[in-house]
Amino acid sequence: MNIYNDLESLIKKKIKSKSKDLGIPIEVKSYRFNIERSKNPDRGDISTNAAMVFAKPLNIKPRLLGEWLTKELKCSAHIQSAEIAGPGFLNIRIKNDFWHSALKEILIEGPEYGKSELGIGKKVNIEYVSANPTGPMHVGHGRGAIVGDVLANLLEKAGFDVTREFYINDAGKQIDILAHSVFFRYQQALGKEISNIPEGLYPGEYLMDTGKKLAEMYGGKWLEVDKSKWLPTIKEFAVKEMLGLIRKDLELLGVKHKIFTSEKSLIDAFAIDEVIEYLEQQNLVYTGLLEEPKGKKSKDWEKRPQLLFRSSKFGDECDRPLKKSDGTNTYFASDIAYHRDKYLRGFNKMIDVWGADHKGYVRRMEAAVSAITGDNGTLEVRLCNLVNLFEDGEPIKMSKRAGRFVTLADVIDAVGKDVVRFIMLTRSNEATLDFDLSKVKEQSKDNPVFYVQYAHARTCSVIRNAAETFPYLSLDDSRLANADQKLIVDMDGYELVKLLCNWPKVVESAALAQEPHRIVFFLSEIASAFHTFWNRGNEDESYKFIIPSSAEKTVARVALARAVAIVIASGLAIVGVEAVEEMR
RNA sequence: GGUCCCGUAGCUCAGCAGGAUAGAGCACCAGAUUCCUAAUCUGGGGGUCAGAGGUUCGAAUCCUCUCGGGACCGCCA
Repeated sequence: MNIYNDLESLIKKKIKSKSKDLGIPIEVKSYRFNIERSKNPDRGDISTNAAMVFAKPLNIKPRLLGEWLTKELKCSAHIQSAEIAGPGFLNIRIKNDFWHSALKEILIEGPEYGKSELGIGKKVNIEYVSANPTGPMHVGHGRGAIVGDVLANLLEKAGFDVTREFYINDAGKQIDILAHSVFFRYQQALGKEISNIPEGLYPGEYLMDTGKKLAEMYGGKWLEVDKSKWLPTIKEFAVKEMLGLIRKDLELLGVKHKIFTSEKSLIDAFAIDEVIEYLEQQNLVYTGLLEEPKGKKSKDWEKRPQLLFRSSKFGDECDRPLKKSDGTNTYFASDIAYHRDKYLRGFNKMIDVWGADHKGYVRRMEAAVSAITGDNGTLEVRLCNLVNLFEDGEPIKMSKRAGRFVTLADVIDAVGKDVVRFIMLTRSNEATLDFDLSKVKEQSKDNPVFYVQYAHARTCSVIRNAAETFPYLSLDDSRLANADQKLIVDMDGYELVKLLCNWPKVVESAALAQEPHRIVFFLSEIASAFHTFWNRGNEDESYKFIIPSSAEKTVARVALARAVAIVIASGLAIVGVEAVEEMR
């Protein structure tokens, strides 16, 4: 049950019949109108701008249409009153009976409450993390991993059939450098004197371990032979090791992918050649010269013929190279092949989560997806901005050279997985995020993770204490669902129920916008509302949840607290954070 | 040079695909509090939504320009 959706279809139905009566046929579906929680409670529970939206196409004055609509709506079983206000807003008040049944429904549905049918029957592929397998994950990768993972959870809650995918960039220059860096550590492990790490290689000490393992496995076998002999073996081994590191980090974060696709395996299967051939057939490929980028002078620029993709035909500024001037494939080419692979596996709807530094790449990739799917597929890219780490308000400078390199695992170790996951979603993914490691350890209301978890713990505490006060009462959800819910009226409990009833709408709109941070914002709002309720009990005994003189009242209020717990737990489940029951 | 993003309270940011008096947290000011977990709470001040035009019943939101900040810009991924 979703009151907003119910009202929407009711209003659409009414408008349809009105348009028939007026003899002005309109496509109701193609108009978008709002149905939202009233910001000001004096205006009722829910407001809509429907009358203003439909006034124009129906050629009728907004207030006239609004007056007619209010009359119609008042006939509905759940609607207490409907009034027209301002330029033509409808303010709707819902009957208390409805809130009773809504509360009951939350208790019956439990963790399922908030599920939506928005995405039923729709497959989505969401690709995230996709860090180069050249070392352990840093905090920025972690943000992408969490945003992707929570977005996947969110879309699942909204009914989509979600596949979580990781693209392994195990080909190309970076991997060459990795292999050479590992070879260097291998030599070192076999006793070669090292003064400093050669220019251009990865200096990270985490590679020493990989070098040692190679030395144990192969001894001095690779020392005196030609590079062409050792390179393939060491490459493969190094990638496997690095991927192992990344998977370990992901496990620490609680992030699990279903599919790992290797770039190298796509290349080996000639997927790139195939996709280029496909584009050639579509006449979207030609050999040409690119203009020199203006303003950014480089000494060694010279025009060279390259194989180019006509991305400008799909809204990109210029065409983009598929092959380097030496004839080898660009990363773009293999990325196109990869997205075509996803499309051929049955995914029309694809989402990629990237770092914000790849922004310039978005348009060409979208162009490519249009081309390779014949406009049957869509790619949507969510970008994640930087994470700045702080300790006691002071920025933690991260410098690989100075050896101060804070990895994701370090941060998880310092504050815990749940805190990392939650904090990463306290900003919209496009905004840079300041993450203060000392602040999130505080047990105070300044710490949003604590604030939300504490609200949940308090609801659990209410149930524990109620059970102690009334040992003979059964307080499981099915009993609570049958409580006499009118008894919450004298503590203004409906206000809380109304807020909880927004949960399905929050899930839907966050899923539509692909903005997982909205879940966290909503959780904070519920937590705040619940704490406010709680505190009222400190000022006035009659507002307490447990009323020793009345088992019936207590059961009704415990039901309310339990519903709060269900919604918070359900939101935390999407975020991937444990809902703790006690915080002593 | 070009493309894109951003500019909302002193600070950090929300603002749901144009809607009613622009919100929250921190900070500030004034009060409350032997509590079902006070690991606080209530109230208050504070805004020309960078600026100027435009679109319309209605703009923080859409369009144009100006100013300010940032990111990216062939053979890296």
